[in-house]
Amino acid sequence: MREDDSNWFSRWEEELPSPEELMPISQTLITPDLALAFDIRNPTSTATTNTTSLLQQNQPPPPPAPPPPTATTPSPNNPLQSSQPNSAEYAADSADLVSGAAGDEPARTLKRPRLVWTPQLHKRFVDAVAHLGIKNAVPKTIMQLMSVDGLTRENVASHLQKYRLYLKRMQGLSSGGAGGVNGTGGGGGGGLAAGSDAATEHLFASSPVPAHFLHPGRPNSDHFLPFVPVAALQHHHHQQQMAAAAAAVGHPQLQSQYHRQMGHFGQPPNGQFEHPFLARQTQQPVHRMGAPVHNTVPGYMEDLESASGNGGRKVLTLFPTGDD
DNA sequence: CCTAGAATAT
DNA sequence: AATATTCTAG
Repeated sequence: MREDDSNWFSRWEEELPSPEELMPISQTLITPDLALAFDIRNPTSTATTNTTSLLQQNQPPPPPAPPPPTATTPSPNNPLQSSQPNSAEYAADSADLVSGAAGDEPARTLKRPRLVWTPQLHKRFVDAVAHLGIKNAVPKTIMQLMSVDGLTRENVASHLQKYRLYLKRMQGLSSGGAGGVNGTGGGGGGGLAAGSDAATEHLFASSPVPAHFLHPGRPNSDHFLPFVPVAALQHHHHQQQMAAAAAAVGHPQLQSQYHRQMGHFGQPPNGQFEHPFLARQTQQPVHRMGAPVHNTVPGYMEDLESASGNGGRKVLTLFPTGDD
């Protein structure tokens, strides 16, 4: 039981995307215009973006040849943009709606696309929370720990809200007789909380929930990991750091381009490879904060990786649990 | 003034 | 249902 929390953090970085996992396709998928907007350089020119990257699986990639009239699954997230049923297409109409905002810097002034919480992202989230401890696990801190470019406090806060509900449910279930929280396939998978959908369950189940999470009345496992990772503060919301988001998310109009371009990425017959991009670019903005956040950009626990006395390698679950 | 958290909206 | 945005409290 206790051993669990002894190593739950030992493998927190195991799933961090390794260079191999990171596909340098970011720019490939992005149009020059877009890249410029995001301030993204070509990897060939500036491959310094080796900081923290978050991979993001894209949804089932559409056919390599995206027929215009097949816009059945564009990205219905922008109420303002009442794109026509299928003839609307994307770039075609250009941004007449956002034209005013997209005067010169489209990336700026644009609304942030919806963030998609992938298992990986969520894992990161959980790990961050775990490392911080319930006490310090507040949106801002979590966000900083995660070091995911494009991630905003609101994103985290929102997810945290949901996550808490999930934990709550778990408590309710486990408090009955199960004192141990077995995340992987254990309590989470076994005891399915009624009301939760498989999708949610899977998402949350993809990351083991530290035991202490369910036991608020016992701050025992706060661990001694006061490690303060990188911390690049962002200014206020309304910044143009949506690089990651743009990639991981579908922007009203940008997404279309992504999808379009990603279109020719046809998946290998047998190898289901994701499209991990997102490169956290070091943010420069420095607000002012009393927090002891050091700007030690990359590598917070690199050596920890070796600490993983795990003979068996992790399988890097590309998806929730691979099962089902 | 800034942040966390809950509530509400899309 | 999943996130985002808004509102309120500390």
